[in-house]
Amino acid sequence: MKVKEVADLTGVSVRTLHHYDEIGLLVPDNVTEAGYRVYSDENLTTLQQILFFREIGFPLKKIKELLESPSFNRLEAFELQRDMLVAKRQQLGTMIETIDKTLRSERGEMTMTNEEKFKGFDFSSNPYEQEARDRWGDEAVDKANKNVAKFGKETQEDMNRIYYNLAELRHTDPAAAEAQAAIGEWYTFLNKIGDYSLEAFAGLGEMYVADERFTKNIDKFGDGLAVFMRDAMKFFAERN
Amino acid sequence: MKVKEVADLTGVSVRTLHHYDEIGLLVPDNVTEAGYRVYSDENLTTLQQILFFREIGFPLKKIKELLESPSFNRLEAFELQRDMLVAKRQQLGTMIETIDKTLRSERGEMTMTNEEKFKGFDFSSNPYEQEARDRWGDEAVDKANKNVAKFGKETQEDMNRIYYNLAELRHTDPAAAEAQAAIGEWYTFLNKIGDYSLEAFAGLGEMYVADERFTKNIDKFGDGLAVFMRDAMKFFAERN
DNA sequence: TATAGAGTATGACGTAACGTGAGAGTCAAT
DNA sequence: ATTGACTCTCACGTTACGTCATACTCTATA
Repeated sequence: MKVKEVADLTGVSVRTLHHYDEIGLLVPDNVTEAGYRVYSDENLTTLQQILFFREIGFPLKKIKELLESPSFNRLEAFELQRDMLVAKRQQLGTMIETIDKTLRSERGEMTMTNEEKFKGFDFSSNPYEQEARDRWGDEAVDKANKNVAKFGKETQEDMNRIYYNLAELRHTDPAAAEAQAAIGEWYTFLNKIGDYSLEAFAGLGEMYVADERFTKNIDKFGDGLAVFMRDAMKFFAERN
Repeated sequence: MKVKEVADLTGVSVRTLHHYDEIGLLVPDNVTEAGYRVYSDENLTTLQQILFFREIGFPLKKIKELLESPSFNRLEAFELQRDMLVAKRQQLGTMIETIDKTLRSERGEMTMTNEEKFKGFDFSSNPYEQEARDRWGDEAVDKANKNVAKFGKETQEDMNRIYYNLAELRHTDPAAAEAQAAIGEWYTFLNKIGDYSLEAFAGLGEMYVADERFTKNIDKFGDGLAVFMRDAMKFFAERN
């Protein structure tokens, strides 16, 4: 297929295809004598991958790295993409709810807090990108995040609930009974999918503070929550 | 609220807020003596609007025009945004299905056509943006598009079905019986929501060819479909 | 009350992902 | 042989911020 056919089929511009060729992201398998780009079916599948990742918000540079990475597995990638899309759809659902609330609010039927106004924008827009970065990028954070990525919608809600509970407790002593109970819940929860030893659990707590990507996300549930969790997790690990 | 609070609440960066101030998109209602930006609740609501439009893919320039437009109605805007989000969620659903198919295909359980590979990317990603542009921008195309925007998911499918049927007929004579029957369906369909007179209907047909945004989208269902439809619609209007 | 630490401000240059011509060659159909 | 639709390669323009650098402000604490 030549450029325009591909463009029409996929909805991207010809210029975009040129660009992808330039940066080596999608180099057509064949070129005619006249220098015309000719795309193979294989090229089209790659383009599909590229567009998926782009839709999620990946920079092209990262996409290129991904596709070139020897550990890149097409199937696995599709599965991850699926998870991401589901998550994004979930997020859109939240945004729609937010709008519905806004509409009722504008009609004077109710009032909204500022936090409510921004539900759906926040937080949820990027964790999966992070996840994938980690999965194929920084191997260090890989494992923990991989698990997080597997959360379904329901479990995600579980997680939020626990987070919120913890956020309420964040001013108490990490060693206090309620705090320890809550952290215990967290431990159980993570083990539903992650299978953490106590040391790994404590280590994860350390990471919450050491890695600002975690810190930032966690602290959105309440300032200082990451630190609080780390302490509580450490205490929990030592006592169990 | 000061910049960082807003940033933390909404998930945008401080720089972004600065930028929005610079270009006059979101100018904080108050400024302290020291020159610190202070955002009001009103500002936050505006920011919410901005982020919604941005999520849909509107350029900031257009967003600014929208917000400044005297005809801009907050409530109406939220309603449109809702429609767009629903559409986008729908689209994500399609993409997820596409992935599922791809996965089955990669496992060798089935094969996919190239068109199928790109379902969800194409076409559906932008018509609502167009719609909104038109709604507040080119008043000319306004009415027709507004109606299209109101299509729910089901009616959208109806529309596609009719389009496909028409696409199959596009080589026949526009005055042929089947063609006229199909166009009749189209007329009925549009009237379910749009209330078109015969002249308006014929005029709409003209627009399918005159306005390349329509032409392009329609012709995706089959080359020359727009022209065929225009002719058939004209014939239909004259005979009824 | 001095000082540190966190927050904020204004430039100003950098970057990503194309858009948008300009000028020229290519191809299929008439 | 010519026309019209495609294609190519520069090359500069644009959008929406990111990323320092440098300097001021504010608040909590020694």
